[in-house]
Amino acid sequence: MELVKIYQCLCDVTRLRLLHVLTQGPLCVCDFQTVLAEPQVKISKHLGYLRTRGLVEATRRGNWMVYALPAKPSAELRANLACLQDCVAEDARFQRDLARLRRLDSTCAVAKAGGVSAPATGRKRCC
Amino acid sequence: MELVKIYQCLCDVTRLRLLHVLTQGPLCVCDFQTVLAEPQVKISKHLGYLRTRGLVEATRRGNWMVYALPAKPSAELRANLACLQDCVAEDARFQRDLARLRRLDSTCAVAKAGGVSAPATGRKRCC
DNA sequence: GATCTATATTCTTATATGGGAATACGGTCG
DNA sequence: CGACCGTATTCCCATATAAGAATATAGATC
Repeated sequence: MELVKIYQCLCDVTRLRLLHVLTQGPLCVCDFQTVLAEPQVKISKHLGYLRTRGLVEATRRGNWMVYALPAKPSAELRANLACLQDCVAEDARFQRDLARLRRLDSTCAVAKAGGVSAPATGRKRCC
Repeated sequence: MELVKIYQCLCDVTRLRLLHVLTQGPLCVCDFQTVLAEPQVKISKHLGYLRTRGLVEATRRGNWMVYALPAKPSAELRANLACLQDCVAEDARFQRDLARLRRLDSTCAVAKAGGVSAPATGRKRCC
């Protein structure tokens, strides 16, 4: 039963946060680390979990692995992702993730515009 | 996080079926046994699981324990139950459960009307 | 009070899970 | 080719889970 598999994926906070962030667009592991503020192993493992179950897709882009929601999500997945978004609309933790994502995106945009070569931390971005 | 708890409850087929049937109205354990065609222990344990997590409520009625969805479900629960109903609308297994439930209800109605005292099987109902 | 009925609980076993530390792997760049 | 970076995997531990058999409990009925 496809649906149960979806719920199994949804029943961990980290995975919920991953999927929630992914509704905003594809992202690589290192950016997830920043956005969720969780260690690499944790992120990577949960993405792997989601991937083997078909809830996310991954493509390599040089050193980076970019994860995204499936190109053609099943009706069940679509319904549940929509439901999830609804449910966390007012949840502080999930909104904090989105805030950090936006911050990431904006520094990325600046970098793209040639404004600065790299953020103060010296961390390389994979924009 | 309330939401995760809900998903944890939803990630087992038996519990999904229980909740799905409950959207049609309260039911006692023995009727669940008939409707789901699953052993008593299984039904009872999963209902217990749901109960301790607040997804269902129980009231004793003589020998019978009648389970029902919460009188005031949280917004998250309501959203997810609606989503669930949507998702299983065309699923054979879940619809079979509903069919058996209706059959139960009708024999119950007959019994109430004084038509027959008990079904052919001799099984007592808790209508 | 003895018995029956519906339901819950305990015990056991097998399996899945989440997390972290350390390590392996695939690509890139000098 | 060798160092480096981002990511995945392995190993280990603690904990949760599902299922069934057997047993206990609460309430009804005679």
